[in-house]
Amino acid sequence: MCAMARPRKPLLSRDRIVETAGALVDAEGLAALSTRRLAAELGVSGPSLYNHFRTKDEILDAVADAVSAKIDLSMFEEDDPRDWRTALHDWALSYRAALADHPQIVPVLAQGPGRRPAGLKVADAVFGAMVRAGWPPAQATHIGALMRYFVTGSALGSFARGFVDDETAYDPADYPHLGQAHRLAEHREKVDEGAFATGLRALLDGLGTQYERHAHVSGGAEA
Amino acid sequence: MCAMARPRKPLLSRDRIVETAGALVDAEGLAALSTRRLAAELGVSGPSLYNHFRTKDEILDAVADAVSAKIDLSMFEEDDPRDWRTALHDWALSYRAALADHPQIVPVLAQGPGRRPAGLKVADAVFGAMVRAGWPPAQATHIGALMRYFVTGSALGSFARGFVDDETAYDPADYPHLGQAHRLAEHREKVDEGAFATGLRALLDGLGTQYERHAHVSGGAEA
DNA sequence: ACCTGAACACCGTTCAAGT
DNA sequence: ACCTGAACACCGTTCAAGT
Repeated sequence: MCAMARPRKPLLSRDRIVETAGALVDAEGLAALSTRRLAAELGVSGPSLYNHFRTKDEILDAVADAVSAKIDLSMFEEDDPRDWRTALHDWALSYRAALADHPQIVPVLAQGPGRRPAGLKVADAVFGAMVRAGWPPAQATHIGALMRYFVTGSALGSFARGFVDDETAYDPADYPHLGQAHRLAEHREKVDEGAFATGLRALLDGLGTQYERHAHVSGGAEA
Repeated sequence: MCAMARPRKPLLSRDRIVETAGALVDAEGLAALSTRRLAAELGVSGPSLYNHFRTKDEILDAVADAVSAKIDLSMFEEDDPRDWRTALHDWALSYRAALADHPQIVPVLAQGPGRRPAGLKVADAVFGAMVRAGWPPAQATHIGALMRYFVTGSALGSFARGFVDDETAYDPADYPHLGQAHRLAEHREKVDEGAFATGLRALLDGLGTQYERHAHVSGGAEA
């Protein structure tokens, strides 16, 4: 009696799957996420997942999108007092922080927004705010994309890689200049932070220069 | 008779494995590269590969490094006449072109140079040239890293994703501003190119501003 | 509608065995 | 040294069957 098949209340939901999958990826990495392992974690059998997602990749996309959803976008709201430069700056920091909280999913997230709703919502918010600030639409699109390139590239190229700390594997003689610079590899985190800060500042300064040149000619309404 | 076991000449070599693996990834994508499939392509059995590489990941690293090796570094040579700004610009284009030629391996390459020799050689060349141009060593390190962030992030976020061209899957009503911008998704390639060009220019302009401020105070010898 | 076990066609890697 | 087949412990996904 009491055969287990379909309970009155569903055991699974998309939200519960995404949450558990995210926790598993955070704790043990992308490679640890198999449909069977995830199902076990959820107390069901492997194929059950396919009642809620069509493929494992869709689950991963949903996990990535949940991270995107945590990015602060308040600086792009119409009544926010921050100017476009400050908005981009603050957004970049929040963006990076969201990725830093979930470094293992970054490779999925960095593949572009694709059809992920939260990813698209981010792009939409940046675009709207830049157009309002006086940027031509084409440039506004570019700005959203290039900022994403930099932030995700930085995340992927630094804290998202596995911890390979026995970096002594290479012979310093092969890299004449790097000896000095890469002793800093001990403080790799500092290098990452510094490169990010320098790059972000350069990007914003450079965009500022471009803006002075021809963006404000259309005289967009600003706060 | 004629039992097949060990021929007088090895059937495999690291180079042949990397070459075949690269061709397979280029043609069918990362997911198509299994040790068994690769071995079949090479006319050997799966486990044979383990005589030449310790893991499948090491093979992928080698494939990625072969792409890094194609990046032009001539602009960073001591006797090259290009100034640091032009050098960075030309390098970024060559870097991006190398990735565009092998978009499928970009996710591996974007995880940072790790212990890949060609990747480290690139970092070394940039660092050396920037220091010679008058940048303080810490800043020179940052520049190499941040340029890599941007170029790999751009590659990964645009042409490296699978071709998902039925992007009509989302409802434009959910993204108030994006409707206009994303009709350009038909010309996605144009957006990618534009975002890259705008970002690269902003980066170089911004670094120029920083350079004027305090880099040249040390009065480095320039061509 | 939602879950099950069984099954299919795969994986990466190890290892004793061969030459 | 370099390759083999067999084996281990897995995969993602499909599907008929159960309620």
